[in-house]
Amino acid sequence: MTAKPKGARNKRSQGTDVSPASEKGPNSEPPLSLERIVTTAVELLDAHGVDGLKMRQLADRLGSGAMSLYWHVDNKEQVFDLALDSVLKYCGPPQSVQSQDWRGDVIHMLEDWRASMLRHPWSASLLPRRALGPNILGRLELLSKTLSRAGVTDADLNVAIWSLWNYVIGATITRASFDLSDDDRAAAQQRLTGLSEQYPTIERSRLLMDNDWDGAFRKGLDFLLDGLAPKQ
Amino acid sequence: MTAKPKGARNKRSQGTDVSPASEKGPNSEPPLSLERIVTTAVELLDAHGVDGLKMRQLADRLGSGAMSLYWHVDNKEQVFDLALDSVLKYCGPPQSVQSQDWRGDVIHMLEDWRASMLRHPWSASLLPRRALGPNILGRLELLSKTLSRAGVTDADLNVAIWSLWNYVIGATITRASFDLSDDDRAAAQQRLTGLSEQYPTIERSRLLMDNDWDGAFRKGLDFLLDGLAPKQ
DNA sequence: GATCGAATCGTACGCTGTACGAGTAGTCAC
DNA sequence: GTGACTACTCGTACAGCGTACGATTCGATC
Repeated sequence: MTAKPKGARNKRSQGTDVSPASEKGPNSEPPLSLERIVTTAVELLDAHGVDGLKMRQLADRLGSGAMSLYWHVDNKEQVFDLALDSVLKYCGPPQSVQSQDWRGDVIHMLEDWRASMLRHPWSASLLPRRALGPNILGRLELLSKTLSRAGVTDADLNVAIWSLWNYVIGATITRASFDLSDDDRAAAQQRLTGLSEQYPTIERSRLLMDNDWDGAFRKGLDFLLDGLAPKQ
Repeated sequence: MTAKPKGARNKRSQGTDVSPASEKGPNSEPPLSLERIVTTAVELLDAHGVDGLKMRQLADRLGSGAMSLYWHVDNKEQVFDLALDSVLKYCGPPQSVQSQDWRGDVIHMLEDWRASMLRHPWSASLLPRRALGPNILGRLELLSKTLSRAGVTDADLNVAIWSLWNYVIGATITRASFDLSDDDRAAAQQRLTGLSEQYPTIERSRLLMDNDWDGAFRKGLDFLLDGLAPKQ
C-alpha cells in the first residue's frame, strides 16, 4: 500500500538538501513540488480567473501528467487554499516592530492586504469561502495584537476585528469584480440612461462609471477606526 | 428559423390573461415559465448552495426536460442573475415614503438587505460578480435618494454609496460563509489551540468561535454613517 | 539482484452545460 | 380541411471537467 504523505507533504521544501533535479538534462522539467504547483496555479489564476484554472492545464504547464498533481495535493480545492494563502504574505510595517503609531500600522496592513488581493483579482472572492491559511491567520493575529496594544478591550476586540475584516473583504471583492468587467459596467451605465425615469439619481451621478475607489476605501476605514478604537 | 424571444421573454407574466394551465388535468405539471424556473432555482440554491444547482435537476424538479429550460433562459448564468435579483426585492421602510428620519430609513434598508441575503446564503457571494437587476438597482436608487435628501453633496454621494455597499456585502458574505461551516470553524479554532505560541491573541479571544455578528454589523454601520453623512 | 517506497501518468468513469434538430400543439388564412 | 407559421418541448450527443484506479518507472538500500 502506498499512502500519500498528508502532514509532512512539503518535506522537500524545508530541507537544505541539494536538489537532485540539477543533475538532469537542461531541457527536462524540474520535478514536481508543492511550491511549483502553487506558483504555477497563481499564474494561471492571474491569467484566467477562478473558473479558468483546470487541473489538466496546470499539469501541462508544469510539464507533467494531470494525475501527478494528486500525489502532492488532495484535490483542486486544496490548490485554491494554497494559492490564496501564498498571495497574502505580509512582511509587517516598514519601520519597526513596536511602532508607537498603531493607527498607521493598522492602516498600512489593511491597505497592503487590499493591494495584495487586487494584484490577484481572483483572491478576494475566494477568501471568505476558503480555509484560513497561516498567512491569513498571521494577519489576523497582527491586527489583533495591534488593536489590543491600542487599548481596545478584550470584549470589543472580536467585534473590531470582524468589522475591519468585513470592510476590507467587501471593498476588495467589489473593486476586483468591477475591475474585471469595465465594458459590462459601461454597458450597464448606458442601459440606465434609457431608464432615467426609474433610476434618476444613480443615473445622474453616473454611479457605475466614475468612482474614487481608493479614496472611498481610505475614508470608510478612517471612520471605522475612529469608532472602533479610542482616539489617541 | 425559430428564434427565442429575447427582450419580451416574460410576456406571460405581465398579462392578466387566464392561464391555460387550469384546463389541464390535476396531476399534470403547469407549463414552464420564467417565474416557475426562478422560484424553483431559488429553492434548489437554498437547499444545495451555488455549486449544487444543476440544470438537469432544476428541470426534473419542474417536471420537464433539461433542454426545455433553454427556451426561457439563455444559459445557467442568467438563472443566477434572475434568482439573485428575485431575492432582493425591497418594499421600503414601514411607516412612510418621506420619513423625516433618513438615518433610520437607511439603516432599515441595509439591515433588511443583509437579512434578505442571509435568508439565502448563496446570494451574498453572487452579488458582486453578477449583473445588477432591477431590485438591486432599486435599492441603490433609494439609498442614493435618501442620502441626497439627508444633505450628502453630489460630490460625496458615490463615495458614500460604495462605502456602504462594500460594508454590507463584506459583512454578509463573511457571515454567510461562516454560517455554512460551523463545524469547520470549530475545527479551525481547535487547531489553533495547538499553535497557541504562533497565534496567542486570536487563540485567547476565540475569534473563530464566539462572535456577535449582528451587533458588529450595526456598530460598524453606525460609524460609517457618522462619518459619511452630516450629523443631524 | 531483490526489495521497497516515492513519484509519475494513461485510461476510464461519471457528471456537467448546452448545441442541434426533430417533434408537438395551437392559431390563423384560405 | 389544409397548409403555414409560431411557441414550446425534449432526446440525443458532445466536449470538457475532476479524479479513482492501477500500472509503471526510478533511485536507494540491503
